[in-house]
Amino acid sequence: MSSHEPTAASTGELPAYRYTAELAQEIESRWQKHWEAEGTYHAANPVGELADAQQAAKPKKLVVDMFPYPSGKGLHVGHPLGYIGTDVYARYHRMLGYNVLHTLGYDSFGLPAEQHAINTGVHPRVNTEDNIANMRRQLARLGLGHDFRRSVSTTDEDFYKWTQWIFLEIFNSWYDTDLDKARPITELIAEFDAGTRQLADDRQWSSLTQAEKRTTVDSYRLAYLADSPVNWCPGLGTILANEEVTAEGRSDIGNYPVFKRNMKQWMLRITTYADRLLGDLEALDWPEAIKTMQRNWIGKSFGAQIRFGSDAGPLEVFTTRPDTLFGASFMVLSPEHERVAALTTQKQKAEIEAYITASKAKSDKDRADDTKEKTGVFTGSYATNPVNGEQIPIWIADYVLMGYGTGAIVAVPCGDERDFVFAQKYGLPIPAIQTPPTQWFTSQEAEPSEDATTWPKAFTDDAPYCNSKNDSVNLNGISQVAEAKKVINAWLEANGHGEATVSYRLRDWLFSRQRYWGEPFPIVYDAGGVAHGVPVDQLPVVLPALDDFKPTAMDPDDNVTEPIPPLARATDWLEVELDLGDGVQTYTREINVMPQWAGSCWYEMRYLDPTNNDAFVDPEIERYWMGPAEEGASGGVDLYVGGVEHAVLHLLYARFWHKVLFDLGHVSSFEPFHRLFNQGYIQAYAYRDDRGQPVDAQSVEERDGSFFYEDEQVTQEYGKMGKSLKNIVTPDDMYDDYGADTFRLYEMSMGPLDASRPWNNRDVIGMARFLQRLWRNIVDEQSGKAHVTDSAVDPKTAQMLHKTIASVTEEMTHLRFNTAIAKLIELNNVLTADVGVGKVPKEVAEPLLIMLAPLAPHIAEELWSKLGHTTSVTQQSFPVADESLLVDETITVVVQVNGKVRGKIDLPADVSEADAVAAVLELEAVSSRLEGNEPRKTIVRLPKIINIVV
RNA sequence: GCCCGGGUGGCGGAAUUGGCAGACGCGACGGAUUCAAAAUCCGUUGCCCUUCGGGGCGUGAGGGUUCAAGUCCCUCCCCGGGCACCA
Repeated sequence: MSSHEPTAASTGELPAYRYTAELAQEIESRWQKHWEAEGTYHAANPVGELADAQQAAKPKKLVVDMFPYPSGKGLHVGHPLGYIGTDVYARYHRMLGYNVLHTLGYDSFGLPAEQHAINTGVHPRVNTEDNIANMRRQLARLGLGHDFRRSVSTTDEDFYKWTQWIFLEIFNSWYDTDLDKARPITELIAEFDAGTRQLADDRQWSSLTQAEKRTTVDSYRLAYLADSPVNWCPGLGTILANEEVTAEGRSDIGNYPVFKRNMKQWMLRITTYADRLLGDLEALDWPEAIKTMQRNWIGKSFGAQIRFGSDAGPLEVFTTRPDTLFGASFMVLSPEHERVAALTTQKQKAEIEAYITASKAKSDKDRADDTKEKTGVFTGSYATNPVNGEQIPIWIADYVLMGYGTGAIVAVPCGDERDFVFAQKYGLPIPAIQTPPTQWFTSQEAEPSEDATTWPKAFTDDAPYCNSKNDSVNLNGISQVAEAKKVINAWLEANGHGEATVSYRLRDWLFSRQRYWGEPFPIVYDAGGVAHGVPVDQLPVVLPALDDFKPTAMDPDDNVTEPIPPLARATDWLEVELDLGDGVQTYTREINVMPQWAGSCWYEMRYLDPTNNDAFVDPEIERYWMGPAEEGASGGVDLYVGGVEHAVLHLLYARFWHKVLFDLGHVSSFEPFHRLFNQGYIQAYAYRDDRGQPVDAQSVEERDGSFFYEDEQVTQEYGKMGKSLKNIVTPDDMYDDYGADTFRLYEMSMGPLDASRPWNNRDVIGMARFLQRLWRNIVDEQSGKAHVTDSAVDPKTAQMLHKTIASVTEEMTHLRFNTAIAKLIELNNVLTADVGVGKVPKEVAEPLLIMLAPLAPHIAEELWSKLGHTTSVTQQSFPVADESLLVDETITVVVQVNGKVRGKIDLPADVSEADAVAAVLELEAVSSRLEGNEPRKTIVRLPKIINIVV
């Protein structure tokens, strides 16, 4: 299909009022203007500027799309899939009588915008605003039922004022582990002052200096400065969060190398929420796959912290298998472990130092590559195993990471595969402390043996323990890992050797970026370098104008040069006179900016109350839209739709911020997104010529199963839509060729919303034909006037209508728009074939249009008005099926003989089982197979089936 | 390696609790309309055999449970995604 083909209107040979692309476009732009002028899709708040008490008295539905980054490339047909899905859902619920809030904002800060701006030399704001305008234009033509008054961009000063405000709330909070919630830092100070809370160490609060008090308080804050190893990406000129680094040790964006180095950075204490982030997943209606990914990322593991004696003092290790402690044969420290130097003997010194130097030189990628053989060096010292007093050698090895657990492990080679391989390589002992079952040896094709050195690998399952006793604890005879853990943990605690603990994989969130295009921190430093929050009445801290906003240009492989954030060059802005309580002083501003994720941590709440100047959201308005439906419920967005790529990053960060706001009493919901739905992706076919070059996919023709481009045969492949594959189809192409309604219908009919599917231009025509047939059933193509009848609906059609209503309702509720569309087509096909064009009763046409309205709002609105209505079809009540019409008078029972279908029989709906069987036995298809014998068995499942076993 | 999804006509995909496999759409074929084509409309279309009554086979492969399996159980193959020295 191309836009050059003659159409009805252009040739003039077709009826004047045929539903063509031109007519569709005219109808669509007319109604879009009308809806906009009427505020048809405005959602009402209970209070405030957007209040409407009558509307807000209805039940509410908050529907949110993951908001897009406004890309300069424009949209292709894959992008709106989710937006159409939520639009249909929102419109459907509006017709069910809900006060529906649906809009779309823009995540316009961040690296992609800035990279693009750097490449083109255009200021990020100019570029970003152009992109947003273009996206709004493309999306406006879709006819989305959004409340445009509520659309926000994270780069709006009005918006990022509140992002900064929330950061200050986090900065000014600490986590009270007793109450298990965040509290204002002022309350912590008050408790210290009152003496109701003691310091974690032995010092007395009252005897601390002002500076010491401040350092102590800072160590409690949920936002804190840390000089710690970070992911430094010179190619992007910034550091990155763990979540933004790929498994290959490269940047998520741009694929540049990432290096570990120490830098002073803002961190957010997300780890204090690890347990709640994990546990509260239970309260969420999310795809199980996403929950699993979050659980894995949080990585909670139960074990024990155990102290081993050594010449350099006690060494703490974390292990998930304290039950295997009797099998420990060596200990491994991370090369960065603070005790390494003290433990290294003179003899081993050279080797240890060489190893440390070598591992520092290794990139994270090399260190994390588990296909490489593990290496390590003996320190020369020994540790004492608390369970049996045994002296075990202490090694260092770079497979032990400083950032997890304690940076030290106890190695039990018979029960851990890595330890096993390491022990084999370096000839360390492998004592057995469990007797694996014979089947285990058989499945490994090995001889059963109690000598673990002969085992093919480590054994990690349940099995009876052996060689595991001392004078006061005995694991021998226990055969369950869980039970042995309990016993040994109790012993460790009782004897002061350690305690049962929990460890998490989740790290604190590294929150600063050395870039320009992000929210400035509302933080200033005094002459002593102490961080202070900017007073709330001075927010927002506006991003200063810069001529040169680029980060220091970096060689992607240069991991030495110190980065200088662009804001350091904003000399006028950098220093500020403030009175923070002890007189006007000069302060220096923080020059890092927040990461892209900041704005998306709370944007859905700004939709609720976009004009509020006193709060990020009015608590009453938040409670109305997001408050928990009942005691114990999470609250949050009713339906949140977006791609699965945000499974960890955005969704984890947003949950964290929301929980802080909840703890501080700013919101009533403890989760931001109650129901999450991942839409699939649209992919497309691409074609290459014999040189392997992609050719314009839209010009490829199919003949007899082969594909041709300008009469040359080309090969088909399947992949992402993109410039490089020359297979982009844009929404604009669809508007031109068919109109928005056909496009919407096609996207929704392709398959279930959560499945990825191939785009096929060729298939779109099917939905255009459906709308054309529907149009013709209601409108005379010559006159353009409605030609429905006032006659009564015949019983058969009435039943068809009500069955359609019942199933469309069901499908819509479960976001199964593809099957909802199929049902509507079926009904329309019946009207075309059985009732006849021009004879469709109004009584059928009207509910049909109402049901179509969420999916194809423009044509539904046009036909609705042609039927003489003056109110919008989008504000009609969704039809309700008449239960009495759903019941058939006769049932069609499938007749099986030996489980195979041999015929059907129509019987009265109230037929008895005996009569039904009798009737079935009369059937030729059955009697001929019985050959005069009695059936061995009859299974009767009215109204579905009767099975005769011969 | 581990953890999730998934495999149904030529294609996209339908199929409550196990109960007519292939809804709906595309394509293909045949017909109507047309000078002709496009567009539109009608019909046929899982595969194989058929004496045109019908018969056999069929949901990745193999096995099982059941009167009955796309659906439940076991083993395996393939595809997609996530995680991956986490102690």
